[in-house]
Amino acid sequence: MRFLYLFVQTRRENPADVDLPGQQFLVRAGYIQRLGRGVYGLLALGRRVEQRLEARLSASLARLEGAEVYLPGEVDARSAWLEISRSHLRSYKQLPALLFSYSPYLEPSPRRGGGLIASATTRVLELALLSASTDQAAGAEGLVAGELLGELGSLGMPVLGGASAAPGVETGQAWMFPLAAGDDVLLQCEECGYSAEPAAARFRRVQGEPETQQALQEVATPNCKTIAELATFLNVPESRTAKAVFMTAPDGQLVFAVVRGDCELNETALCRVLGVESLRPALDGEIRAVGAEPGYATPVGLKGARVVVDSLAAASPNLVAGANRPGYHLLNVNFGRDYAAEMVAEIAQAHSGDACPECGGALAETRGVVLLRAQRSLPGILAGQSLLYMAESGRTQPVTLTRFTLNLTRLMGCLAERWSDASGLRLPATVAPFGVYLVVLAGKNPAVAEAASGLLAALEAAGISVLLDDRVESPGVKFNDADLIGLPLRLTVSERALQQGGVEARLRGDAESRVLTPDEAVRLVLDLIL
RNA sequence: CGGGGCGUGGCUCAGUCCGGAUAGAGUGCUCGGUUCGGGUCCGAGAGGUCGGCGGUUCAAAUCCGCCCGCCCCGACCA
Repeated sequence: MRFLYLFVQTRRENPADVDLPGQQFLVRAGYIQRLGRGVYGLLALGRRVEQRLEARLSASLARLEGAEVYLPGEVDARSAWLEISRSHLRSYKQLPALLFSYSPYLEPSPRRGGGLIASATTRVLELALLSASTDQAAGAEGLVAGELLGELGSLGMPVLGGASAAPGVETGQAWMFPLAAGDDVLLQCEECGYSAEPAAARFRRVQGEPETQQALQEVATPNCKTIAELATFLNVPESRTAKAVFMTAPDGQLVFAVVRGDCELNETALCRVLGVESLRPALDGEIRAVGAEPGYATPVGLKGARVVVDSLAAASPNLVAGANRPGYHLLNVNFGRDYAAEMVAEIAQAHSGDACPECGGALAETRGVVLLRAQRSLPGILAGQSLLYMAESGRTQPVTLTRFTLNLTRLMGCLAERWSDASGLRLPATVAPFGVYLVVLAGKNPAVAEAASGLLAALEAAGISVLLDDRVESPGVKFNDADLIGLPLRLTVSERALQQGGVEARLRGDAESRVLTPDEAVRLVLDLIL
């Protein structure tokens, strides 16, 4: 393809609205263009990269007998997988089954300056793995993850793995490209390697000194509706208070979660222990309906709500809690003596610095971009959706669904961050938009133009995609654009090269170039792409 | 939701505080010449309702009000 028709104006200056170096190169080289807040269009170069990524992934999934379908972006992917499965899954003979789709996906919270890494509009590889049993699922999940991680590996993308959690998910894994500017987080233990996303992370509760339980006592605490206000007013640390969080389950049941005042509720964990698919913050009216007072709530004497207490709050003696009366709190509230709970569970949010649940070491936060996620749905939820198949025994059995999502847009963004240098991009040959950047320095010498068109024909005959730069520009402009766009190989046809016996070849990122015959040049490209 | 900043040729930005005549630079684009291996040089040219509406004024990119758009920060955190 001729540079002229690529319809790209490379930029000398960085765009004002992108911060990350790789994303700036994507814009400057004409791979992508910002079209709105967090919205990026792919130009010809970017689209070619996306197509090549998809082709590679599809080839990987074909090895696993994956069937490509299409899920429009308007539908919820999980519901769509369930619908399709319900309609077409009949027999155990079909299992394990692998379906996938390249679908548009809207990210909920785009961030400024992040280019593709934070774009709102993304394209994801959605993958559904249906298995006959958890054993079968575990094996098949390993194969699918292996293929997809293998692709990331072949693109030179390092990833960190960790546990992932979401409502309705039994087990999950996330794989993150480490990047300081990323929006995703893994909490990792340097001692033992424990690694999890915050929503999935557990931590070891460290208890204070044992104390004798003091007598319950009501105190006036005017205008203390938040933990911070309360702790300041009573001059106690926040860890000496109990925080009450009210959530409403899908069935309308009110859930009263109690965590220590210095902790936060992990909603995903609460969903998990309750076995519900979602929770929403309760309305004040719903809270009052069970006899609690927003801002001054206490589990003491409460009826009509499901009470779940974090294990740390349950083990902490003499906490300050609400009195269920505006302007009053209770001192010395003790779990067991003063109130009971439906269950004591780990429902507090883990943070950097908390103790590792496995070995007690400190958890540290690593930022990055999650590229791949695997999530196995809770069997109970699938059974509730009557997603069943006929087993070999002749009985109906619930199916196990594992979803994988690989965000292609994020992946392209991360590739640009991973594969760029001071002068531009240098994407792996397997996904670069063209195989060769062919520079023609014709000048007034017709022999050069002739040699160039001969080389172009030879390359294309060999199935090599070529970006032909035959613009009337000075050499420096062309070389700089070649570096910026960063195709794996630059071939230069010029008077000088012809005198030296052929064309000049230079690998992107190499300082040295060499002169080859046209045949050798074609062979070099073929080697490079393989 | 609150506070702050920004909006000027395609792009990156001056100019606004302190109002003044055809509104600027670089880059990009077009044309002519020049150069011909790392963003050549010279000249000519096209291209802007200065985000929008209204107000003050002899005169508004500039001051005032409202609106729109973009950005940053803070925001309940129960």
